[in-house]
Amino acid sequence: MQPDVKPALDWFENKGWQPFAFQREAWAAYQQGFSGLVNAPTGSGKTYSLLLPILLEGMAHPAAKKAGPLAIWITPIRALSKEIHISAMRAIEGLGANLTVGIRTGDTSVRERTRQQERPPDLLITTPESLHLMLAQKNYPQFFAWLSAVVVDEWHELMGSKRGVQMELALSRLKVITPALRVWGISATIGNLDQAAEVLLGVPLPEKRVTIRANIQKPIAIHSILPDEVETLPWAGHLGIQLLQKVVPIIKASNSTLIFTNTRSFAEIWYQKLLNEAPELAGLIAMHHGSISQELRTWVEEQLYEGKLKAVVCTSSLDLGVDFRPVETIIQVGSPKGVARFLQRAGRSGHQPGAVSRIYFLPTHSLELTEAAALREAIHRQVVEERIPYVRSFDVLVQYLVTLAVSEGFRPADLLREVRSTFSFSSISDDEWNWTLQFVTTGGAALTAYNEYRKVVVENGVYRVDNKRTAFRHRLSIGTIVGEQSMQVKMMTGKFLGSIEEYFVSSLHPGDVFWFAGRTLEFVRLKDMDVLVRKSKRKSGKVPSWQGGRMPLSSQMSALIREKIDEASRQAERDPEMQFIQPLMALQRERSHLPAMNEFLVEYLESSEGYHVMMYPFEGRQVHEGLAALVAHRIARTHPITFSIAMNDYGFELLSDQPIPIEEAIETNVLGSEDLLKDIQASINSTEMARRKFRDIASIAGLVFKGFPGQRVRDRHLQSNSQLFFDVFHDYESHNLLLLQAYEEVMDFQLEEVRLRAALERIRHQKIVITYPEKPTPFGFPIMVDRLSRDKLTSERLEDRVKKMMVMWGDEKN
DNA sequence: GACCTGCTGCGGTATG
Repeated sequence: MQPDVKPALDWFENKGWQPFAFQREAWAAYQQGFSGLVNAPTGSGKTYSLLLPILLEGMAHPAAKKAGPLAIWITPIRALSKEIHISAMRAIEGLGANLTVGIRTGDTSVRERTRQQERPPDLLITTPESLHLMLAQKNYPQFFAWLSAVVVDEWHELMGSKRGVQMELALSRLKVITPALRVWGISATIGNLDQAAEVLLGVPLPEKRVTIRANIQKPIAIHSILPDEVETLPWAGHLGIQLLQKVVPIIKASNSTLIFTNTRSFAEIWYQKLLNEAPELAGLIAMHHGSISQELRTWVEEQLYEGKLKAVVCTSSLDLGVDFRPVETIIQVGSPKGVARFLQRAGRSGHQPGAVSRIYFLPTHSLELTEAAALREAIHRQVVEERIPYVRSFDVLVQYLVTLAVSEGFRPADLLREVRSTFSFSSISDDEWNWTLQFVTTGGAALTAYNEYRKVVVENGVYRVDNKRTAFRHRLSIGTIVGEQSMQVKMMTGKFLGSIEEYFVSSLHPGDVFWFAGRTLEFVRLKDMDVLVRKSKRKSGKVPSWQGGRMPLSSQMSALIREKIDEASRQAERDPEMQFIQPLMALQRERSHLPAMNEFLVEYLESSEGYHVMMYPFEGRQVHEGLAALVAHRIARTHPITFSIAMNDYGFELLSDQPIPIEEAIETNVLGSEDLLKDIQASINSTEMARRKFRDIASIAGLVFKGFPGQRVRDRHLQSNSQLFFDVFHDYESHNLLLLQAYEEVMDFQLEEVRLRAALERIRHQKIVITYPEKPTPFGFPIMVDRLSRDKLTSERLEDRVKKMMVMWGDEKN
């Protein structure tokens, strides 16, 4: 019997809503037993597209005495689970259904958890990690036996990380417990939407599957904040504070503004500078980022929601989750480096259907305006980045095997079939599977002698953890997110403000003042792992820096930037941003050259610093890191010469104290893609890079124990422990899959081999243009400055160095 | 006194 959709329609009607076509489509597909993916933007009613059919079915098939949830809703962040809960309760009330909803995340109290065990909610909202914790509990098959659907919300967010792999594994298990299980995903628009569906639904794909596209276009208006004169914008820079005066009126003219910065330290600085510039905004603006305590963040979110704040300076921490009452204005400080991120942030404004999202782009240096133009183009052409799914992440698999061994145990032959049904491990060989089993039972060839790594034992063919201590420790370390080293910042009264990193703390002396969480704080002393502080009245202070991710320039952006430069080379600029920087482009043309699409620019110049080769692939700094090392290595192979290397998102520099035979090098094909892998391996210290990647892998695979909550193992110990494992495997078990994985992650994610290869292939078809500028060019200057700022050997201030450099080149301005 | 690189996300107190 098909459940009736009418109650849902009635409820929508009562609310004055007209269901979207995609919602009706999803309702129908769900009721016909399909699995699939719904592609819809936030604020389009995507939640109800699956929530309603789930609830309707729950009403139509009341289970007399249910022993488990009927459906599970997965959210990547806890804050989102509360919103889903509210939506579900609203729908249940509207439908007059006799159904229950529960949340199970790290925030859920022990009492509530026990209650959920005894009387499971019909709809359970949880995270991938909590789902695995449930798989680590005895009797989980009975608990999940009633399940008819799993919905993975924001699947695009999960898929690009190891959390996605974790999700795939959990689904493969649940699909065997309840064979009729429907798996649904909800995803924002990404470049590889079809693949996203395949990864979610597994191997082989279910016959009844469908991808539903909402096709709701959201108009976006981009406005770049430009100074009155092009000279005001520096050639190099990151902070963008020169345009502070232009921001204040925007804030004042709008009811609510979000100011996105790319780093936590910039958020701190912008917040303080704004208050300085416009003291009347005190109490009306706030700050939000990932190192600020949850309590403070929640307070800011609530104040914003209630309309009590005019502006919040934030990082990606406000990208997702908290569904605000419409924010009127968005300001993006510096390039977001990717189209999807820009769209996500723009979408925070004009939330009502049909409303225009407005976003201001605030450049931090002149050339960055090409990125604004590229974003404009991307939105016009509807280009969005892909999310690359992780495959063959053996660290996650190892963790999963122990998870199952902790609860009910597993039989290898059965489990292998399930594991192979995931996209991630569809290619796992028998040998690899056997190695993984060996690893969890004996610790593998290198660790056999240590009892600690014999986590799993085999009883009558069933793999189990029989040691309570091992089981407990394992449950404490489920998950794939490996945090950074940090210390807690507390007021003398004990109030917790947030966390900063150990190495920043080591630069502080008692009495030093620093900016944090929007306050000016004086460092008093250390107490255990806490940094004790008090309020300071001083106007200035140091600013903490954190070692976070590096936001690579997406390849979609790269390609569009090259197009924009090409337009400039033909003097065919169309975007306001490109028109604004015409003088800069003219100077680039005058001193060197503006490369067209079919050209590759190489600059060679001499200075008192030495001999510089500059190349501009516009592929992002990660790819440039590999390319620079490659070119340096190939030149040095024929000429004994050493280089110092610098790069940014646009190009890289090789600097030497002796002349560089660049023409000869180009002729001998230093930019060729032959022997790429071999040359890359020889040119970079891949062992060192892999060693760093291995830290996370060791942690996820459960080799290193991060400590008990509240008494974490110090990061230095974690680091050295994982290094130890790396070395041991390196020396005694070179085929260790976790070790090999570290090298693969370096090639795939750090050096982006695929992109690097594509870049070389492109360059092969381009005409190489070598110029010999007498002075640094607009393209080259920022790279040189970057090298200077990273030069830790000098105590000279960067600004002085830059000034000196300009004088050196006989340039008053730049 | 004046300087700015480096995002986000989860998990819990059943041990030693």
